[in-house]
Amino acid sequence: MVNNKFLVIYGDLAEKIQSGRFPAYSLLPSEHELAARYGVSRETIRKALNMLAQDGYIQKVRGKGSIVLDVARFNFPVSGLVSFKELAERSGKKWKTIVYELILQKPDHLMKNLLQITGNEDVWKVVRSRELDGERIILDIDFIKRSRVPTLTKEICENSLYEYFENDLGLVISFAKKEITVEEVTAADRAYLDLKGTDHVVVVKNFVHLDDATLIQYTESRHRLDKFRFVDFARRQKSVNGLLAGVRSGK
Amino acid sequence: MVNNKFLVIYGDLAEKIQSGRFPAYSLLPSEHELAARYGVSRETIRKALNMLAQDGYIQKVRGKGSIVLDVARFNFPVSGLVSFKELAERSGKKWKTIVYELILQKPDHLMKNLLQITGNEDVWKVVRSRELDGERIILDIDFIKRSRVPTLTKEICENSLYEYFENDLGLVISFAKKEITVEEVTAADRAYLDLKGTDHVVVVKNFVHLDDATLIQYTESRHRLDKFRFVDFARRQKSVNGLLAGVRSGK
DNA sequence: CAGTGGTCTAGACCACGGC
DNA sequence: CCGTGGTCTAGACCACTGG
Repeated sequence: MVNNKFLVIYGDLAEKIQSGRFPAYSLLPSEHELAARYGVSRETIRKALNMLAQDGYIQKVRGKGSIVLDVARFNFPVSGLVSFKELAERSGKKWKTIVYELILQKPDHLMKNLLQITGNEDVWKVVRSRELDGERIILDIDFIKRSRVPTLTKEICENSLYEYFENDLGLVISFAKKEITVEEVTAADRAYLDLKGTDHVVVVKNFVHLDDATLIQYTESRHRLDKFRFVDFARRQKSVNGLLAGVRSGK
Repeated sequence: MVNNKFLVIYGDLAEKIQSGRFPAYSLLPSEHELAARYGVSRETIRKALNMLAQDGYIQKVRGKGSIVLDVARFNFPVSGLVSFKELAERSGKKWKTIVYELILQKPDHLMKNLLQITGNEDVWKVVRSRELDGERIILDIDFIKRSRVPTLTKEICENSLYEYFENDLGLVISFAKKEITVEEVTAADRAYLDLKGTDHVVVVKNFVHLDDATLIQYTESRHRLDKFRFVDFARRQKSVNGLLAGVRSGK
């Protein structure tokens, strides 16, 4: 059960936009109107509307109203923090995960630095390839702090680490810093991916944090070039850059 | 002059975090404390804090407080909607833009579709390469609606289109949908980029909209593989996927 | 001018963390 | 238990759009 009114309203409006009950380029009812309709205060409506704007459903225009954006045309932005299993199932295609390596090891210097380990903590290393429609197109190399994840099995790695973290261990994955670059293929790429002759892969480096801000996992996702796609909805910062100008130049 | 209290507070706190006056992994003063200190209501503080959380400066933990994140380690996320000029100048390197083509043309069928043109409107086509440290590493191909941008010169294209749109034409760029993929190089890439032998480029397709939600520009940015880097700060969606489950499966 | 969204307030109650 | 952040309210004033 969801208790938060603004989340319910967000979901309701998002559904109505996606289903076309609020057509693209039309105006949403005004905030006052929505507040009356849902029986909540205007600030609660505004919270839901701001989330919709953030996620690319609407564009708010002062003095005018909230314009419904063409979600279909936007082709469903899938950035954010989503597991391969969630993505694959959303696509409706056949998927499989193959586990090549699952070991507990002492982190080397580089890995201690990346995972911010100071003591003698061990680290899980997991190497998996992701198969979609019969082709191994992604190679995932995970390093996970043992202090947060005491046990790990092949079965878990074949299903979904995030699902295990969240549902079984009660961990709450909260945010990640990700970096996308392109690198030359390694021996591991050649061994565990169906490369089709290309000599580069897209590399997504992911630092995953829990809701208490601690780092739990570093992941390197290596994608075959022709199968990589990243879609994002970006808003332009207004005066923030100006506000921070002194920080970059000064001190 | 910025009148918004929450923006001033956001900027002030962001500066204090970046300069280390609020050290990483420490707790910010509580919301009540900050409200008293800045002489504003708690909701105003919360607005600023939520923006800081969104941008990766802090992590809010219920019952505990707001944890300052390690911004230096996060290496300054530069996603969002930023012009090449803004990015280049931030990096401190020598940059130059070379204009190869600047023409007004009738859009073909594909372009009319991409730019959502229904009538007989003409479209600016601009082809430019971006040079950083003496190498042409990005090829930008822009298509711009003439109805929004009546005049365009080589000088403007050599400087910054966004700057011209915003400062001279009074347009407000608001959001974009972007898509990142990898494609094989074209003849134009070979002609206008210093490719160094690679046969693929990273392609960033950008649909840029104004604050009234109208589309103004479609841009294809083609990056040399070894110079492409995209950094993002992503938060995990909570129950939103659950709320929308019915949309994807049913009706 | 009326209607819209943007900002801000002072207060309330709740859920959670840690002592 | 107290202090934290999370949600919500009813109202206020402002800035902007449009007729």
